[in-house]
Formats: sequence, C-alpha cells, structure tokens
Amino acid sequence: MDSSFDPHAIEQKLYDHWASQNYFSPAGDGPGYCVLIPPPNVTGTLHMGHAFNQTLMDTLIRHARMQGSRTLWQMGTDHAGIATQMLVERQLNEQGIKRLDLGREAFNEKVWAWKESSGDTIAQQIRRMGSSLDWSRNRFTMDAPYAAAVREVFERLYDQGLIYRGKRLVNWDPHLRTAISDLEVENHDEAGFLWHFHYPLLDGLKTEDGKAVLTVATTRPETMLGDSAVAVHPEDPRYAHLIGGFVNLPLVDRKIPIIADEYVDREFGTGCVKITPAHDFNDHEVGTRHDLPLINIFNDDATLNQTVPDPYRGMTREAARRKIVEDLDALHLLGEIKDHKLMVPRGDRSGAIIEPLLTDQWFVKIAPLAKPAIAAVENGDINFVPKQYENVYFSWMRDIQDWCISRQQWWGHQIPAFYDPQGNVYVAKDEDTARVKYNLAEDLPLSRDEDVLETWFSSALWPFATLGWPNETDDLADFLPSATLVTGHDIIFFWVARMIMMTLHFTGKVPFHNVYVHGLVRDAEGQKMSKTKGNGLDPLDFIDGIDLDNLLTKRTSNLTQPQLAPRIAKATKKDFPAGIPSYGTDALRFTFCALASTGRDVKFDLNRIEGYQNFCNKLWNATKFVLMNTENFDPLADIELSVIDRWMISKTHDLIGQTEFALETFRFDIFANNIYEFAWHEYCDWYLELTKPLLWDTNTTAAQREGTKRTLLHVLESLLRIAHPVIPFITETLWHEVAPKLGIQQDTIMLQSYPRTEDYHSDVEAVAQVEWLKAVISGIRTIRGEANIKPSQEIKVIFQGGGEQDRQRAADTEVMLKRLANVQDIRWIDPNSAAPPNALALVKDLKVMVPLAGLIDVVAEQARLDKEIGKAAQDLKRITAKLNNKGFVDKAPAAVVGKERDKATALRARIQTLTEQVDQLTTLGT
RNA sequence: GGGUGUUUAGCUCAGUUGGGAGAGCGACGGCCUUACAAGCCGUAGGUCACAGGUUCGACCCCUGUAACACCCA
Repeated sequence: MDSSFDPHAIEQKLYDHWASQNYFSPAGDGPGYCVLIPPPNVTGTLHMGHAFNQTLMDTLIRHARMQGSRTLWQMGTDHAGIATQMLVERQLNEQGIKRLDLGREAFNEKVWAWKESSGDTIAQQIRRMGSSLDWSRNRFTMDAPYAAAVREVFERLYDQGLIYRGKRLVNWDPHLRTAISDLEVENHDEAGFLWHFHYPLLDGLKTEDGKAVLTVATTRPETMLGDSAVAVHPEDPRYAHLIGGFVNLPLVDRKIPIIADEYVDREFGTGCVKITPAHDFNDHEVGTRHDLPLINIFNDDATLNQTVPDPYRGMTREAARRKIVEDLDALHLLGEIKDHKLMVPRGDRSGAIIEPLLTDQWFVKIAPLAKPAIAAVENGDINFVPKQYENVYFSWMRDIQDWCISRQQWWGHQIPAFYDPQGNVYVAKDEDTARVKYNLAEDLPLSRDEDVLETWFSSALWPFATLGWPNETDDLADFLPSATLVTGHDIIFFWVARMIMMTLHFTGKVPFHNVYVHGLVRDAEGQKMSKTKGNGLDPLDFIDGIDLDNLLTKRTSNLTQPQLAPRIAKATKKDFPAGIPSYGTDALRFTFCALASTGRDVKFDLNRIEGYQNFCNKLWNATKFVLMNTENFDPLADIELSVIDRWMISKTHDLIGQTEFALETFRFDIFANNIYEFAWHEYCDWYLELTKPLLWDTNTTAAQREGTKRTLLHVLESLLRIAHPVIPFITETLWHEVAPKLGIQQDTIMLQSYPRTEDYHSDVEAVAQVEWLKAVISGIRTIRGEANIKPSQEIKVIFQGGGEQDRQRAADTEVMLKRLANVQDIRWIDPNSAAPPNALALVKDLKVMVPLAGLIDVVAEQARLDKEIGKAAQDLKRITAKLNNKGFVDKAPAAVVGKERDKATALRARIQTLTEQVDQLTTLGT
C-alpha cells in the first residue's frame, strides 16, 4: 500500500469498473427501493447544491443496496425549455444566425445537435461524485417514449376537462415573448417613484376642496393609456359624492367612470386609483366586478400598440413613461412625484420586467388535482422531513391557482392540439388520431398548436413516465412509489407538488413516501452562491484542486455584470489565497454528510473538508497498521478473544445501531459523526494502541494473538462496509486489502451486505472493563501532561484503595496499561499504609498514584489538585442546594433524587481524598 | 403586511419526550512513541441572543423583544 491516501489514484478507475459491471442497475430479488433524481437541466453544470444532493441520495441508495434491496436510481436529464432555447439561440446569434430565419424545425434540429454534443456535461461531472446511478436507463424528457407519455397525459387531462384553453391575464415575459407561470416570477423591492396625475372631472363635478380635477397616484405612468376607470373606496367620505361620475382621461381623451371598490387602500397615495384592467392583476379583478372594458395597449414585446394615440405607438414602456410624464406636465396635469419603493416582478430567466398581458393560453384546472395531493400528505402517505415543510406545502396547495402550461417557445413538447380553419380545437396524441377521434373529414385542413408545454409539466410525470407508463410495466410495480425524494426547498412547488398531483391522478399511487428537504449550500460568509456574486464553487475544484489563477479566471469570465470582476477577484484572493487544494471525492462527500443536519443551510467551510480528508488518511493508515500486523493471520486458527476484542466488537454493535437509526431518520450528520468518532477515537486511538502489547508481548498465547488479529480485521472490514455508503472509493480500495485476509473474495464491497447489529455481540462487562482501563490511563496521562513528564520517561505507579474488581481489572490489563501510559512498574499498597509523596488521580475510589520522585513539582501538583477540588466543590454545592430544597426531594422522581444523593456522596469522598492529598504534600513542603 | 427558521466555546455546528453544557477546527503546553507530524498526549475556553412566565428544577415548554436568513402577498 502507498504511504498515504491519494484519491486520484483510485477514484475514476473504480467508478468505471462499477459502471462497466452494471453494479448500479437493479439486481437481486429483494424489495424494490427507488430514489428519484431531480433531473438536472441539460444546460446545467455541477454546482455545490447538486453535489450535496447527489451525496445524500447516493448514501441512501448504496445503503439500501447493501441491505439487499433491489435498488433503482435512474439517471436522467430535463430538456429545460426556456433555458436551453436561450442558450442555443445565443450561440447561434454569435454565429450571426437568427432563430426566426432558421424556422422552427431547423432550430430544433440545432438544439438536438447541441444536446448530443454537450448536453451531458453535468452527467460526466456527476460520475465524479461517485453516484451509483443506473446509466443504462438514462432518460431525457424529450425522448420519444417520454414525449408519448406527455402527450397521453395532456390528452387525458383535456378529455377529463382538467385542461382548458382561454384568454386570461398571464405573466408575460416581453423579452422572451412567452407566458410564464406565477412561480417563475420573482418579486423584489426596487426604487421607483409615485407619480400624481390630475384627471379632469367631467360634468362640472368638483372635489371636496373645490378642484376640477381628481388626483390619482401611480407607479406605472405608461399604463394610463389603458385606464378604463378611476376607483375610490366606497366608504371614503372625501370622494363619496363623485362616485358614479366621470373623468376625462388626458392624452387619450376617453370618458371613464369613477367607481367605488373595497380594493382601494384609502391610506395609499391620494386614495384614488387608476384602473387598468388589461395590465394589472388587481385591476383586472376590479374590472371584472365592474364590467369595465379591457384595453390592451401592449405588443408582445411590450412596445405600445395601435390602441394608443399616435404619438406613443411603437414606443417602449420606458420611453412612453417619460413622454407621458412630460406631456402631462405640459398640460399642467402632473402633480407631485415622490420616491417610492415598489415590488417589481421580473422573469427568473430573462430578468425582464413582467407585463400582465391578455393572451390565449392553456391551463390546468388544478383544484381537483390538488385535493388528493393535499390528502396524501395529511394522512401520512407522504412525509416531509423536516416536518414544517408540510405547512409550506399545504398553504400553497390550498390557495393554488390554475396552472398556465403553454409557452410561446419552440423547444419543448409541442401541444397536441389541432385547429380547423374555423378555429375549433381537437386534442389527441397526433393528427391522425385526432381525425379518427373526432370523426373529421380527411381533407379538413388541420394545423397544430404552435406552443409548447412548460418544462415542469413534463418533469411532473418523472416518477412514472420514466418507468414505462402508460404501459403497466414490471418496473412500475417494483419501483413506484419510490422511497425518498431528496431535494432542496426551492423546488417544492415547481416540482414536488406537481409530481404528487400528477402521479396520484394517473397511477393512484404516491410518487414517494418521504420528501427529505435539505438546505442550501452557502459560502464561508453565509452568502448564497451565485454566478453574479462570483462566489460560486465548483465541486470538482474540491475534488481535483485548482490554483488561484485558474480559479480567478473561472470566476471572472462570462460574467453577466463584467464590472463586478475586480471585486470578485479581490474576494477570491482573500478566501482562497493559495487556490483550493485537492481533497478527493470521499472527503467532499463526507463533509456534505457531516454538515447535513435537519433543515439547515450548509455553510461550506474549508476547514471541515480538510478535517475529513485527514479522516480518510487516518482510515488508510489504520488499514496499513492492521495489514502489517496480520501478515500471518490464519482465518481457520483457534482463537481466544481478549477483553479489548470483546469491547471492540461490542462497540461495533453499538455503531451499527446508531448508523441504522441515523439513516432511518435522515440524520446524515449523525451517521457521519458516529463513523468518525468510532473509527478515530475508539478504533484508532484506543483499540489499535491496545492491541500492540497483546500482539508484540511474548507472554500472550497464540490463540490470543490470533483472536486479536481476527478482531482487527473483522472490525475494520465491518467499518469499511458501514462507511461505504458515504465514502465509497476509499472503502472499496481498502476492503480489497482487508477482506481477502478473512477469506472473503468478492469483486466489490458495494454489493456486500450491510452489517447488522445481531451479528456483533454486545458485551457490557468488557465495555466496563475497558472504560476502567481508559480512565486509569487517562488519569496517568493527565499527570504526565500537567507535570511535563516526557513521554519517553518511564514512571512507576502505585494503586491504593478501590475494590476487588479494580484489582482484577488491573491484573487483566496490566500489560496494556503499562504500555499506553509508559509505566515501568505497578505496585499495590494496603489501604492503611502510607504512600510515598505522589501525584494523584482518582478513578472512582481507586487511587492511582505517581510517586513524585523528583519528577513532579510539589507546588504545581498542589495547584492542580486545588483546581480539581474547586471543581468538585462547585458541583457539590449545586447538588447540595438541590437536595436541601424540599420541593425537589418531594416532587422529583425518586430515581432522580437517588442519583443526586449518590453523586453528592461520591463528590464528598473525592473532595476528602484530594484534600488529604494536598495536606500531605503541604507537610512534605514544610 | 403574513409565515417559517436561526441565535450554544474564537470559528463551523450537535444537544432525541425538562434532571450533570458537547464535537470538529482554531488556541495553548509537551512529543519525530517502529500506521499516520495530514499524526500522538494533555490543557484552557460558554450569563446557551435578551426580558418575563410555568416548574422542585428550563439550552429545552409558554409569552414578548431584538438581530439575521428565507418563503408568501
């Protein structure tokens, strides 16, 4: 074996081997266990969130596989309609090719070509994470069978009356020129203005204070061209007399009514609101209530259309806003202008300001689908972890709006709807089927709907469309429902909720039983990682390492806001002055697990990953030690297990119980920490050290030595299997060194059984004995450390007091005690005889004494003891106060009171012994 | 405006029905002890955000306040 652990030497080779042997595909006849991958976008590249998510899923699936389940974790990617179309369109633009010139068919061919050449970047990166995905069943949401399932779903929903087409006010992205859903709109506060406009009153009306104009306040002046009313609150005394009257809309010269509606906030602005029903969702509702005309003033790119007066036609929203304000000013109809913070809706892809626009779109009637989806969570068929996400889910689902699913795009699933020249619509999987289904004449010209379905519509079908639906396949029977969905909270609405609705509706089954929601990965300062901020990190850079220059290049190129480059460079130099060292995949995975406590975001900390890289190295070196010391091990030899072997096996028993519980409850942090604690602080720090005297001391029997060798190998081999789900590469590598020694000859650890508690004997007595030994050794070590006695300096130890059990334990473990504390000689003295001047450690009522013998400074030792006495006295004081409290003694459970009494007794004894010791040292000093 | 979460050692975080405050890293002191200096041994360090309340007893339960983060409108 190499002298230290080098991840690069092993990782990729092992992965390729696993994949080539089809180890990732479902096998065996165990119960089905499935984890659904959130299919990454074909345009995507691996980021820290993916790496986190992948690590947790792979840990679950490897664990289940080793437990004997027939596991499926199916690879797949999402066609990501808008994102992909934008990307390819931009690339074509760079070559001087315009999408519209190409035409739909040719453009889509270009997208497919792009997908074939570079659409699997993220898939290649995912392999580096060690994810045991079944690549042989790779699915793409635009593949023919998947597309057929999408069309099938669309047709069935339409036939069931759950999909309809209609002219509605939708969120319109004027940059992309498509509708988008509510969820794709991001609302943020932005600085703006509140303009006051004076609309002249008609028919001689006057305001309360005698003015001939009514003043409205608006944040969007340009929409005034589409106003169809002015609204006031019905109970606002200032305007009561004007209700039912009219104003003249300036610039347009349109007579519009003054209406009363509860929607108006009397406190806001002037308490008078202009109503633009075709360009504002709230105004639209008001318009509906009052039967106001809808005046659409925008083209699909948000320039002004032919409806508006000539001077404004063709202007952008921004230009029109400036001109309208100027023109009103010129007419003396402009009031004050105030600074104002307002919510501005922007498209999450384009960043363009969203315009509510009246268009023909397809919708899913969502209430009937939401009802069973809510029930499935209410009745526990689906559990969210952490639980509070159920409330997030409920609150959204109970207030859900119909879902706009059509997109004015080319890349995606074209809607299977056909129109005849009269505009009648026929929905079917394809044109031929439509003709048959609707009994249409063969020569009736039909044209297909131009729009595509939004991407989430197709990904909502992922749980069953990937398993062969609508056919009733074995896979559907085996793998639906899946066990656990692992996901970030950002796609609960987009994806999780919609999968639940669709899967229930079409299969009658839930898509998954558990939804484990993990946090976001943030940078060391707790900032969200983003391309714009330039604080994003590539997981591969942790695996392979990257120097500062390359990291700077990576972070500052292709910025959406190039002016930020210097600031990003500065921050990068500060955070990673020497770039990022290479840590390897296992260390990265272990870090993600260790940081994954429930419902918390993960602040990614270089110190943590470094620590876990060291952990991997520790495992490596421990294995080296075991191999060196078991060279002649014969698996068939007679063996006798000594107390440390029985203790170690008992601890393994405990570890398995802990890890099983941790994974059952999705406590990946506990899972990782238990493994770390066991491997480093029990197996390495104590067990390996304790075996040295047994293996190297000539006084032990051959059977004892063989017993310890067997235990060294057996526990290490078990540990490797226990840890394999989280650190697959190093465990596989070491396992091939260790397992053959035990007579196990298999090709891979990943298909071995996961250790079970019942195969490891729990031995309370051995545990107690080793804990005693550890306490004695630690006591001596503390004295050595405090007194600065060099480790190489051998010392003598005297035991006094204690009971028969202490004598027995000391005798049984003497050789180990001597070696680990570097003790030359152990002597017992009678409880009544005087001990030579010494430094004292107490293990219960056993006195462990190190003779001063010129090694230890009396004053320093007294100071140390005084501190010990102080600590004990403080504890005793607190406990005594408790016991003197009548309320406590009367009301607390007897067991608790008894425990406190015992503690007080022990503390008093301890203080007395230590005090005597101090007195003795004082005598010595004088 | 409504909701959720967070606040524990210098830093990053655990703390499982209320009964002795923990880990890793960092700090300090000592060690090249034949697996590992990416290591070993030892030590120090906390008014559990703040204010009330319930209780014999509160990091934990209740109320309120503050700061930070996120979601929704």
